[in-house]
Amino acid sequence: MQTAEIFKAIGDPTRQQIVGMLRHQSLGVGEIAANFSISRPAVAKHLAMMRRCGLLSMEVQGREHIHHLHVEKLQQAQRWLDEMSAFWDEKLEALKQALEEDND
Amino acid sequence: MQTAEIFKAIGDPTRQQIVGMLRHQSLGVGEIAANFSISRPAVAKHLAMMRRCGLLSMEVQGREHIHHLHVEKLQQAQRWLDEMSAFWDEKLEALKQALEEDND
DNA sequence: TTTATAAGAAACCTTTTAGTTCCATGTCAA
DNA sequence: TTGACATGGAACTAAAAGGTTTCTTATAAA
Repeated sequence: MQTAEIFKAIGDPTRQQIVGMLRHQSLGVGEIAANFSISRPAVAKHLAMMRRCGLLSMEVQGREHIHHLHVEKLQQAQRWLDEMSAFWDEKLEALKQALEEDND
Repeated sequence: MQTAEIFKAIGDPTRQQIVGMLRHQSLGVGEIAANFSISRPAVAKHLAMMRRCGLLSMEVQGREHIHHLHVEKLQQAQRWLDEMSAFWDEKLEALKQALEEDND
């Protein structure tokens, strides 16, 4: 599965916060790091791993390295979750149907 | 965020497979471990951590320890992803609207 | 009541992760 | 062209993760 690395990427509170920050605006490394108590290099490492799995991409703009969130990757993760719970949705749907028919 | 541990749990290929296996039937530790090349205690450790975050629950049935998947937890994870991509869905919707109006 | 099965638990090892500090490099601005 | 800023990179450390093997315990079945 390819989704494992994406889940791993968002399976850490710091990185979850980074996703939250980049969801509206793209930001430079320093701007992102400013929101955390850990050092800038530590944040840079998180960004690097998030780039490696395609969740983020980087654009060099002068001396700033702007990071963009790739929502498609989040949607890819969502599809995996959909598959895994699909069976249960069917079950629940069937249950609902059965109950409705009972009421007839 | 509470979802981080859930994402972490499904952020590993072995554990993803376990979720896939338990989605239809609940199984004992040995039955689960039989599908992997790693040792049974290794699988048991994965199960333990998946239980810790509420993704799995255990039911002792004689000498077997049956594991059940908790789909609610997957749905909780889905809601986080929904939130994080909601902004973009709005953007895309707006774009779609704009394009449609262009065609008028 | 002995034997086989299902599993937990402990002890241990190796690799990865998450963090640090310090230094080098490229770019903007005075 | 000198200084300040924004980063990357290397070297190091501590803790967590993911495995292993061996031993113990509870249950089922012969």
